[in-house]
Amino acid sequence: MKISAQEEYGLRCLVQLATLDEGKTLTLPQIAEREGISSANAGKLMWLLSKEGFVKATRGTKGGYSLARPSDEISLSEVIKVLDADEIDGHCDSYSGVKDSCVHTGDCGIRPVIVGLHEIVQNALSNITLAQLVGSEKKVDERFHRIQGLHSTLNI
Amino acid sequence: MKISAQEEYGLRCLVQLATLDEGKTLTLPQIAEREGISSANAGKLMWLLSKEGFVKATRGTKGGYSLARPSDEISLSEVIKVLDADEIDGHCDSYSGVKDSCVHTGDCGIRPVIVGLHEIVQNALSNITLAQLVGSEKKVDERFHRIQGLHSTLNI
DNA sequence: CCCAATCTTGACTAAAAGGTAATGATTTGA
DNA sequence: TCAAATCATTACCTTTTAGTCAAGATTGGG
Repeated sequence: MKISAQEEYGLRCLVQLATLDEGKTLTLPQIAEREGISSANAGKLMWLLSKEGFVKATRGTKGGYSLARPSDEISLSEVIKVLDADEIDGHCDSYSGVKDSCVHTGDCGIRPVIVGLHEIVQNALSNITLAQLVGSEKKVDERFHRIQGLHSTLNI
Repeated sequence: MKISAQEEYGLRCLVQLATLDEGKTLTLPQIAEREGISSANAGKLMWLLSKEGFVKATRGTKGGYSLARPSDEISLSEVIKVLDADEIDGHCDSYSGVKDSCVHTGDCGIRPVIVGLHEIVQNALSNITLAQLVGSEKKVDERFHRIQGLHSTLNI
């Protein structure tokens, strides 16, 4: 249960675009520089994000990338979903061991936990937008904890 | 953000042991059979879980595996932690791109979200024990949602 | 004591994820 | 028109994760 490289770097690249003023863009080398990754890797990530409609790309001199929508209208749950090909529906097909289908198909004691956990994570992420990740760590941390009410969600 | 094969199968094997009566054990072929995985794979998982103190192994005829502690004293957060080598502390070292250290070291707008998400997941898992995963899907689902304080989403 | 059942362990192979490189397509501006 | 800057796409390589295999060690029973 951990964040994949694609999720981490993809999200970070989007946050860079979220810091831009209206009309400004960043090129692949600029994004790569700011996130400490290679241009090739940034290119792959932006290609995916462009394909999925999160960023707008313009080619040629003066080209670059910008967000396709306002940063305060893009939730992290949407982003994570496409960056990780996150499909809870296909879960049981992915973990069928050496069999063609999972032995627990029909009645499974684990599934509620897997599905429930996924809900909890998606729910938390759906309350955060890219815009809220722009700023100092201290500020973002305060926002996150206020939004999640983390200290009050301890077992009911 | 998804569960790894080792987490999934490891957890499932433990649940099998949790169904056993006091003093009973399961052999590798029996565990493998019940979870639809190979004996070799079950062997690797049980070796890890044994090393980490979750299960007791006895060799020789009449040997097999059993839980090292009562199933209602083993929380999923502990289990997941060892099955996935889950270390949030090392996160920033793992995602430093092509650099030696992450470019955001010192002040990072993403870290609060990563750390917070990890807390949320661990918190949810720490409230569930192996014992609570034994039973029908319907029962387990009810337990999970009662514990987490969410509305049931299972359509039965 | 010896054999069969069982776990243990490390090396090996296979599959998936992560990342790179090279080539092609589009745009701008001299 | 042409060259430079930029994104797009696909093929390839590397690393990590997943899974298998075979030889070894331990235990219990005859």
